[in-house]
Amino acid sequence: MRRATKMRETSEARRSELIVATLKSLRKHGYINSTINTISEESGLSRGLISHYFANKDDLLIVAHKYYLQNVDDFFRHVVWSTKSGHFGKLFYSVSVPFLRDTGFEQMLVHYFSAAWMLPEVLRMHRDLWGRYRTNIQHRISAAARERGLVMDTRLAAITLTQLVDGLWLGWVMEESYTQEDCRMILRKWLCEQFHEDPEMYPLTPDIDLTHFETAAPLPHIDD
Amino acid sequence: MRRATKMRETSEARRSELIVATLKSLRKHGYINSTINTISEESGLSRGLISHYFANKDDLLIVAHKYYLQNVDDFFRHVVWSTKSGHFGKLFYSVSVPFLRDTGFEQMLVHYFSAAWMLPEVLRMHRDLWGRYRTNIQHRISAAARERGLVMDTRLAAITLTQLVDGLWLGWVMEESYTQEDCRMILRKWLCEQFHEDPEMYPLTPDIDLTHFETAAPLPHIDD
Amino acid sequence: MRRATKMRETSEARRSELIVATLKSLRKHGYINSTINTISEESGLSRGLISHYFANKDDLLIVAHKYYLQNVDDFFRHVVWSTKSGHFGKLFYSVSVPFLRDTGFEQMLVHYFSAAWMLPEVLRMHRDLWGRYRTNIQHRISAAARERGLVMDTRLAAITLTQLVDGLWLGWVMEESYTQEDCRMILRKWLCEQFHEDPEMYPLTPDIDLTHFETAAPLPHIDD
Amino acid sequence: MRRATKMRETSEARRSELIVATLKSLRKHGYINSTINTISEESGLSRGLISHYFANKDDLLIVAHKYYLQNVDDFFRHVVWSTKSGHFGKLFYSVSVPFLRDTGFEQMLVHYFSAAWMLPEVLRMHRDLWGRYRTNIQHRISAAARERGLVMDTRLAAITLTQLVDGLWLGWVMEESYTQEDCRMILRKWLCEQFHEDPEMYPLTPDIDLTHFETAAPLPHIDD
DNA sequence: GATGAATGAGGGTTCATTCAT
DNA sequence: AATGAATGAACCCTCATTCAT
Repeated sequence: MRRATKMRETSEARRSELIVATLKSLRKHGYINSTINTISEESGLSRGLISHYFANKDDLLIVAHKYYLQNVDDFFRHVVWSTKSGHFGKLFYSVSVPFLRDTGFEQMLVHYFSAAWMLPEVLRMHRDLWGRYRTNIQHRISAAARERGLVMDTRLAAITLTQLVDGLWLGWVMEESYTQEDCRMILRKWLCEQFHEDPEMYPLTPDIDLTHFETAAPLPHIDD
Repeated sequence: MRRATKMRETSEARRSELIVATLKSLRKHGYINSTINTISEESGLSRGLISHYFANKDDLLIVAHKYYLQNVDDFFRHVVWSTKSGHFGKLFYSVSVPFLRDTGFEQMLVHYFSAAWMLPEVLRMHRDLWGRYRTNIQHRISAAARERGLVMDTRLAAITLTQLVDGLWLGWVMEESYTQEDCRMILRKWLCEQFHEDPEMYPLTPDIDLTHFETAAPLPHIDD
Repeated sequence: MRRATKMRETSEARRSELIVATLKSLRKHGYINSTINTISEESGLSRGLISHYFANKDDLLIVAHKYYLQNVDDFFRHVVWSTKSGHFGKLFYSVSVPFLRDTGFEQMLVHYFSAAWMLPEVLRMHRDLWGRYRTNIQHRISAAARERGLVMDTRLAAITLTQLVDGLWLGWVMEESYTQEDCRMILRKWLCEQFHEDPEMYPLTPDIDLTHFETAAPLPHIDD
Repeated sequence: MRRATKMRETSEARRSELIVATLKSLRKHGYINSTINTISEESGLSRGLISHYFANKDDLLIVAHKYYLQNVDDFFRHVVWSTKSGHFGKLFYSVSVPFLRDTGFEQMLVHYFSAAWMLPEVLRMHRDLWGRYRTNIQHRISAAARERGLVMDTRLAAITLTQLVDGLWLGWVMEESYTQEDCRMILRKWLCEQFHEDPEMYPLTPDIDLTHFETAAPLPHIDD
């Protein structure tokens, strides 16, 4: 039994190694240029092993995407939970999440947007996560509005906010013509206008540890 | 000479056919699954002919993207020029452009966002056009603000507006959980808030012909 | 009738242009890299025209080879006929022929040696011309030997001489490590040894015009 | 380790199979008509495997040529080392080498002469080996001349001898109008004349085993 | 007679996948 | 569990040839 457990751990470790290698390869070579070869080279494991752990390449890509989204989600939770502030502050920091770190894997998401139309599972995952995020944001908007006795179309407000985040993120990745700080400033401005808050009260960077957080899907450190 | 002219016209027609077929193929099969085969099938022409008109597949993809962006740009000009209204109205309708028609090719752009990282020319074109758009929008924002004696950070405002557009567009394409009208309403709301205008004064749909406009890059009608 | 004649001349001129362009292309791009395209570019005529004058590419290559061999043969005759000397002198200069000019097309022959095994007609032509040369040389050897009252195996002598020529030519083309003058010196030495002649009596270069001679297959001047 | 060694041996065996199949294909179809298809058919292995063992087709062709030249070189060494005779005898048999066996691959060399102008590495190998051969021959000529107190231009003599060999070989391959024995007789005659030796003293065929010799590059037996 | 648009077979190469070891 | 040799389909591209103009 000890051995079986050990084996399972090893197996899981192997799976993770392959998943992380996949993300690295996607990041380095792009989507179409990521092959079984580049992935196995990145992992230091053999090509054949991939078939051992994953049904096929698509499966691996899907699982890798799930892994990446898991990390994003865990970071989101971490930021929201760690932040000591009221509804409004939590709302602000929760939408700032994409602009509070630079993992080096941001660009990769664009490839998955494209791949989503070839891999239905990826599209499903995307819509699921994005939908949950928007619902979550909409609830926070409702709470902050109720707190202030404000009336607003929370559905449209949530769409506005989440898509402003998405648009800022997309432009930041694609154009590299403005900074993450610009993004946070823009988001704070919009939120403060909506909720009649004073921007000065909310520092652009939350006072929490942004580098360490609990996640079952750690991303490798990239230094190039 | 008549003949030469005729021949050249024919040639141009063939080029266009191949370009449009490429866009159709990209739309239907996505980037990675669009091959010389799918394109030639879509066009009804032979595989070899593609090499006759384009240096290689990448060249064709780049030219096709240029063609598509040309159409988008021409539609943008059409909307802005046709609209009879002041600075503010023109600003509103110019950012509403992506939500004033549904060509069926919107999803294709996502594939090009991904392809941009493999084809530097595509990235260059993207950044060039997006940059020019944002500059254009920033000028309009300045003009509208000046008109009203308002002071604002036009750079951040332009980023906010263009990226709100991009984000709304991205979510609309990827999630299909809200409408183009939602998008226009959101944009109108943000603009009216910034410029203290009354939304009721600006109908969501401009009173112009949205289906016919001059362009050297017409898109085919899609019905599936 | 005048017109018909004119037309025919024009046709023949076109054929020649294409043939010469073929030789130029073979020289410049080598055998495998010479395509209908490179040939038509070299000739300044259209691709389609080649099919008008030649059955197919192989036909053109064969005719071009015939053309080249014709030129070589005509130069051979020119040298032999122009030289004012006895049997021995004529023999010497006739075998020196390959080393009395540098047309720039020598290397091309190597490609035809290879092509001969794919194009039976080329092999036939090669064997025919080489056979006639050797017979011719053998006759001259016989005559020179008879003149001097020498007895020798003229068959083996002819093989020796013609193949020494071929070998010198091949090495000169392939290795570029010795000169045409070396070749003529070697041939003179061998001949003088066989016929007890004094090399000093026979200058390495015959006193004739080596650049102008009658031929139906003129080669273009190469200057690169 | 046993397995690794076994695997490596297997790999090397596959490489050799592909190389030999390449030589066979070149022999049968010539240079231009030898394709990945003909080679894989000749080997009985799949097309894809070639890319597994060789960088590309050119690489395979170059390696195959190297292999063939290795065999030729090893046979040369074998003949020279096995022959029990003085400087002169060794010289005679060393130049007779091309006419002491018929592997069935002679014609193939003509294709490589042509290919050399497309594949610089092949030209380099050719010039290297031919250069070394001539130097070797020149040394033997010097030694034999010194032995007899003869004075001669050893450079020209070496060129004469090696190119007589090449020319005889070329004519033998291309024309098939004389025999290998003719060639050996011609070479013996020339050598004996130069060194005042009696041909009768040197049998045309050396008294050694011509079919078995050590080589890392064995050629297959051809029977068609 | 002359053109070059159009074809499609076949070229080399890549790559996900299988499978014997 | 792990390897990498082996496969073959599909990729992009080249090219000789055909044919409408």
